[in-house]
Amino acid sequence: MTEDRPRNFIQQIIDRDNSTGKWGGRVHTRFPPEPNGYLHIGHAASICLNFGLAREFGGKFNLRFDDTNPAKEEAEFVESIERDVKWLGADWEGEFGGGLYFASDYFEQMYAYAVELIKKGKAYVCELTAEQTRECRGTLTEPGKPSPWRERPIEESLDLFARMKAGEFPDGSKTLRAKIDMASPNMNLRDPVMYRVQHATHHRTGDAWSIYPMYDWAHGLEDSIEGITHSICTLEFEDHRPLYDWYLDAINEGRGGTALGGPALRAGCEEEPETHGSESRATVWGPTIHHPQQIEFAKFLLNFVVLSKRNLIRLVQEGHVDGWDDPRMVTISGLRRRGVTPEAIRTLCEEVGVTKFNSVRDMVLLENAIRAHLNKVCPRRMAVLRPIRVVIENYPEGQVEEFEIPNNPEDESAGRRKVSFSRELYIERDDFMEDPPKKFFRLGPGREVRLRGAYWIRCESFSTNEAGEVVEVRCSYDPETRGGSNPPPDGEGKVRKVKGTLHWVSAAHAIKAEVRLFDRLFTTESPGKTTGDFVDDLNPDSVEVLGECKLEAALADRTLDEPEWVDGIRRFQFERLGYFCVDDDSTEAKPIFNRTVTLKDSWAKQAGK
RNA sequence: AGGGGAUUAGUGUAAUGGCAGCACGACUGAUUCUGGUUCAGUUAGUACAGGUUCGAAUCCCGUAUCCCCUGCCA
Repeated sequence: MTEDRPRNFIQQIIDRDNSTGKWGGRVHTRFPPEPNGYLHIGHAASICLNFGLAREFGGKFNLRFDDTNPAKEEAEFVESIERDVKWLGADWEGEFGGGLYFASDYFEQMYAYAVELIKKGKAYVCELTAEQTRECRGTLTEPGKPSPWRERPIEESLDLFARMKAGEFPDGSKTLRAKIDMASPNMNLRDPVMYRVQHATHHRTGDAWSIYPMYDWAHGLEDSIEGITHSICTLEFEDHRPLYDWYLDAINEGRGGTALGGPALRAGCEEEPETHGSESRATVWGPTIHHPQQIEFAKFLLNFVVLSKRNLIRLVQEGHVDGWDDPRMVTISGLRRRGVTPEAIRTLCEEVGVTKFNSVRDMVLLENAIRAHLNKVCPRRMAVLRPIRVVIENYPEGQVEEFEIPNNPEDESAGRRKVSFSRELYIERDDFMEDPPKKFFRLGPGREVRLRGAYWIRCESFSTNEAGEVVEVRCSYDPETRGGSNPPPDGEGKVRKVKGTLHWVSAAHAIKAEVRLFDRLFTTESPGKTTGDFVDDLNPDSVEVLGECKLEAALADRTLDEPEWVDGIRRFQFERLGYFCVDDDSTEAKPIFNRTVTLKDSWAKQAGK
């Protein structure tokens, strides 16, 4: 790898594996979501990590739905997750794609492995209730007590397990448990449940199963079957790793020969499977199965948001937001609707890196990553969000000029577009002050400013309504500043200067639009931390809808100079205001734009002081 | 005497016994037809205490603090 970037600890592990030939140079990762909710930016970090490693090392990346609990899972979530993962660019079908899988497709194989463990005396059917199981488990400081069913005959467990599968027993009446160590200081090893009875309709297998595997039992098997080399998960599973390994080792006990991870999957991999002995050692249990390495990293956390699934669901269900794809949500679909690009998210994930330390990332990092990308690729446009009318008194009535304004001052290849200018215009309300302070570089009585790409104008007078609000500003323009350029020097050779440049829209040519401004959903860094309930920290002003915005005509329809966006979302920089995109709800009759993020605003910062 | 993981500028992240570096932020200044962008500069750090060593962020010992673990969730 030709990397001058620092390498994170997972890359270093893979470097080492490759140099020792542990996996024969193979790198196979996966993203294993449970389809019980929408993906958020924290998941994006995991997706970028896993897919990024597959790409970097020329390996494969699987998308696998960990659908082992029918009570919580729905097909709707499968669809949204596929869409989001694809949008992020983690293509499970492309060059580095290993494919799309469902844990539920492995249920039969998992069942067979479970039977094997019973036969080996490593698992037993337990008839304790959930509550009794809990009581027997002990506490963090006291060992547990063995289940009375722990030493029952193998044949009995085999029979009962088959009947559990056949649906003979009610929910919660029996479990299959691994026989490990009720005194282990690691709670996960105190005879964990492998299967529970659950008569539920699964979104893919329907009513075929009345028992469902638990995460710890299922997950390693899924990884094994798919030939995953590096099974990357979050820190809270560190305590589960001994169990992950125990299950795989227990299956492999008494097995021999070639390790196989899903033959179908292996067909696409060129390297030799690892060998744990000669073929002749194969036993009644069959060949050794593949045993991936679990690696844990710290979750991606962001300040000023909530990220847990439970809390996101609450925001949606209690109506604090407008659905999973509300632009204020840090769900992938919310970010997409907000106008964020996958590139920005990928850059952010790259920048923050991967560690084992639980740290909270600053929201401004996300905002900066968005600005950095959008600044390069967005065509500039002019839009007046809170218009006030400007009349150029010395500009001929009925005259219209067209100015060609660059779409991107730093990128001539972005082209130019035509903008109409006339006697009556709109400028931003914030760009005029009756009694401006000294450092205000915009319009005020007697002051002169440049209209971007058009002319310099000077404020001659203004009028207000009964409420004292400015309703109209009357100006004169200097014909010698055409195109916005400096006027010729005066008699003494001095060139007149102007401090400010304003955006503007010709009143007669403007299109009307709705623009939605978003602010942070929460007012505090860690919502709920001091109030106890994150709902109490909701920002009441997180959305502002402006219905009377005036946009330059080029924004009406997609013009030829606009870039092609792979996700089809039109994005722009509205000069001096920020980055905006066309909302899903937008129609020709009623255009709607969302503000993705503001520009940096050092004036607002200074004015706030 | 429960177990596991962690701690480096304000924030995040490198340095894997050999010059503590980078990014973001903040603050200057320059450039600019966006108070944007860009450029230059300034700022500030190894949790604490002992030890090993010519030399320690790194190894050893102790302490402190934080996170995770007692679902038939994942």
